Amino acid sequence: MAKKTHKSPEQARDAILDAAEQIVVQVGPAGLRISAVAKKAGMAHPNIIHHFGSREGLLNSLANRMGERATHRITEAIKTAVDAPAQGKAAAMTQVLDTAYPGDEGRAAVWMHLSGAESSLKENMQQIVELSHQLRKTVSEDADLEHTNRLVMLVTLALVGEVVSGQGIKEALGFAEDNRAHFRAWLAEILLNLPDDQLSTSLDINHSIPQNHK
Amino acid sequence: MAKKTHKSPEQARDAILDAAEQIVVQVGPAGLRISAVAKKAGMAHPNIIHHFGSREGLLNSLANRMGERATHRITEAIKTAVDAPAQGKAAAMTQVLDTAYPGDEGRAAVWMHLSGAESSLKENMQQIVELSHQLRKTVSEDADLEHTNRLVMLVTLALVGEVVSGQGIKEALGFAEDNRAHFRAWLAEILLNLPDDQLSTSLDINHSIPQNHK
DNA sequence: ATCAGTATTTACAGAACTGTCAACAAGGTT
DNA sequence: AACCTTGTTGACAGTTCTGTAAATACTGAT
Repeated sequence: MAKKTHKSPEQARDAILDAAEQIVVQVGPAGLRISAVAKKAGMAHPNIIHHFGSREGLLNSLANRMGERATHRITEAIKTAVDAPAQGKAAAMTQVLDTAYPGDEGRAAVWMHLSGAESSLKENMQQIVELSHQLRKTVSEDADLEHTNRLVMLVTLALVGEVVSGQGIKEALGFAEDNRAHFRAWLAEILLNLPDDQLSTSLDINHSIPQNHK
Repeated sequence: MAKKTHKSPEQARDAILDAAEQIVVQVGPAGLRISAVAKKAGMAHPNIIHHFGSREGLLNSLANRMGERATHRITEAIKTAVDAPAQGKAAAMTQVLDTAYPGDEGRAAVWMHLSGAESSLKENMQQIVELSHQLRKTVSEDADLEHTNRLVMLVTLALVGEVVSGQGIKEALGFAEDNRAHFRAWLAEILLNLPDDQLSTSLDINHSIPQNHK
């Protein structure tokens, strides 16, 4: 009845991915039904299999698209933070944390990761570490790369944790609604003000004397 | 053929929960099939429904049991850290982080949380904050409770992040296998050595002067 | 020992979902 | 205009899973 205007493969795939992303954000990857995606995208469900091969193929494509978009947002935010003047560093750093995983999208990304979806995490993370190290060097020139590594890991883990459980933990700790952004700003400033020598622990001393005597 | 020795309801429930926990750790809550649980527990699947009402009831019971066990472990670890002597603080603090979410169990717990399972998070978190504040006061007596709140939030989020994505991020950053525990020790020492005044940011100053002129 | 209660099982009903197949339709190409 | 490629669809097959129902077996109490 309705006109079936044939879309180009790219258009069709994008429309399907848009619909799938909305659903995954709500119900998680395991709850995604291709019939629901088809309904939201306004088509019959075999069309989705035609474009993505299978339900799993759709989930992998979606995970990749979300990962690429997130990486692009994060790297752009870090770049602007690198170029920011000294008095604007804290705000720019906060911006980095804010754009890393905006809202429910990040939650869905982590969820998909748990469910085994593929994504090009490795290359992305190394790019992020490099940029972060540039950013740290704009604050203290003798910044240690190993410390940057660990700080990036800490921030990344905290961000992952926040998008997963941030809401619940915030409520459990009695934080007000707007304190979630406040927490990110607090974390950003602390990270910037951490002197590099404070990141060297006694463990590093032990670690710098490996016991290689065979 | 095999003797069907009738267990007490408690024994049966425990056996089922044990089997379910092993499976959830592997495949996540969405992938849990009560037939698989029954097979691992050595019984027929309707018996599980008889004891838990439904598949969802089983998942909720499991989430509660895991949450209670984790809370117990964490609070005990913090208590010993409170009583630890000064030179043993760092090691005790590391122990707290290590016992918080041991391995795959924590991953499953977060996964279940994402899938909407109920758990008594709120009461547990407040108890943990109180103990953590006691621990901080053994290091610096004038520790601010608000800072403890934020630190607990940071650590909790980082731990959640680690159990969820720690493996992948570690690999992406090129960390060796044993550096995962190393990261926790590093974080523990940093947390203990953070002076309280360094946790006060310019935001707190702004925040203490609210703009209420209407 | 008999009986009541319930833990346990076998068989089955019902629903939901993925993927297949054949047919149709739209859009560009010759 | 005829045609070919392919996006699109309706109907269907097959599988898998949850929950139900009735029968059975174990255990403790009287």
